[in-house]
Amino acid sequence: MTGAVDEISETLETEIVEGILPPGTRLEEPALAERFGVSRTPVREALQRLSASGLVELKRRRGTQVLNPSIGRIVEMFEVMAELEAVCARLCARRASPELLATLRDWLKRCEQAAESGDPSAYYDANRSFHLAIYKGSGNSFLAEQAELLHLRLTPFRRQQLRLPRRMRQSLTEHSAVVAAIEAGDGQAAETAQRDHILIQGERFGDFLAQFSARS
Amino acid sequence: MTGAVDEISETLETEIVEGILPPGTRLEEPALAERFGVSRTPVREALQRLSASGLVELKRRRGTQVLNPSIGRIVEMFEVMAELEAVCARLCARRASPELLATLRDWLKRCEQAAESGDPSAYYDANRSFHLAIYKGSGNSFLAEQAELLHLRLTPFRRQQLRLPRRMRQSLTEHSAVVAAIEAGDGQAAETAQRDHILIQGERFGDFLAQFSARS
DNA sequence: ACTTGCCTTTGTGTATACACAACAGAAAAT
DNA sequence: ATTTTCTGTTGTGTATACACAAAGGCAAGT
Repeated sequence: MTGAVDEISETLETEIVEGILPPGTRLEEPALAERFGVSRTPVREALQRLSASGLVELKRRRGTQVLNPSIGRIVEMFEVMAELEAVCARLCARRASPELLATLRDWLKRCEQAAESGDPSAYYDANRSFHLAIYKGSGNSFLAEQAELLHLRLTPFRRQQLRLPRRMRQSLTEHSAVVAAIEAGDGQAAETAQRDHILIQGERFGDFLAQFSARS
Repeated sequence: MTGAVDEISETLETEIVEGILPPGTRLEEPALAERFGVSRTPVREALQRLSASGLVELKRRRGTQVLNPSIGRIVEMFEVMAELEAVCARLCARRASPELLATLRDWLKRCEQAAESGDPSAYYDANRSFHLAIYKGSGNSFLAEQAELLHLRLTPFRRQQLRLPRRMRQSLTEHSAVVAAIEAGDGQAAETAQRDHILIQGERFGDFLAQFSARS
């Protein structure tokens, strides 16, 4: 057997990130134990691990629930994401190896194709790969891991907004600017372009949520 | 009772950070359970939590040990720390509220005092407070938390180097430059000064470890 | 003397059982 | 009728017990 904890935590992670378990959902150990056909022990460890990734919140004696950050908190997280991505982009520009450039251009093209066919899901995937490539392209694996982790944590709050086709095209334009700056080896430009690209997402998120009443 | 897990994880965290449990130390559950007078269950949860903070490493079926990153990995971590601190400094400069400036100047003075009396331990504490003030001063609490966490993770690898009094004085000079830039509201200068300040630590660490043979 | 296979021991992974805190609902008192 | 307290229920925190994998040592065979 390959470890029940791994399976449980990965399954829950996916469901949280995909919105199947929305923010604020209570995660009760007995229920999860029965669902996965195991005892509470591995469930508890899986929840601890998710708490580590920042996806759930463990309150003392009050159970576990899917993290439900305030709007302000989410905006803060997007700001940090923007800075991390900006650093990655700057480091990418410093290296700008032919392989890296080829990879970026490839994902950029896939983004274009998805945008043209108006497929938000395909665009979402290509967009994600594009960003991951920039993380890895920084040449700093620790930085890449941190960026990837925060990207994951923000996924539940970002998925919605790419539905709008207008946003898809604008995002594409921004990507092009980033790649152009990296190609030119202009670290400053790449940094600024990437930071703005992410910050816009944060603002969009604020606009998006402003439509709804505050959630508990 | 205030939760055994909290006490165990905090105690172990302190001991790891202070070097009482050096990198690579094996942490065996039965031994820890006996030491803290509890069963293995809370010990396991404490280890999970430490793994979350990135202080220990959990290998499947092969136990837990204090994280023992390669030199290259540590340098990468210092690079990310440098970038996070640089962002904090830039945001500090953007705000530059009188209270913040007063706080920074206060800690700077305490650093000076510690340096003059040649007390590395006092300098270490004042230095830490100075940096924490910059994190908080960014106005982004999520950023501050992330920076604090990484600061903690790097502590086991940083404590040694401030013993050298020459490094203490140089560090002080760098702090002054950062504060001056923040006072002037010059975000770019603050960012650069703080980044260099941390990067030097990373380089120093490389030099430091180069003296020894490679650790397992 | 060296290698190989078995066995013991050690330590982790999971299940089960019990203790206790927190919440909810009902009953009693004002 | 409202408030308060008591109690039952639910769910978390910890302990104990068992299952199993992995590492190390010992013995036997070459």
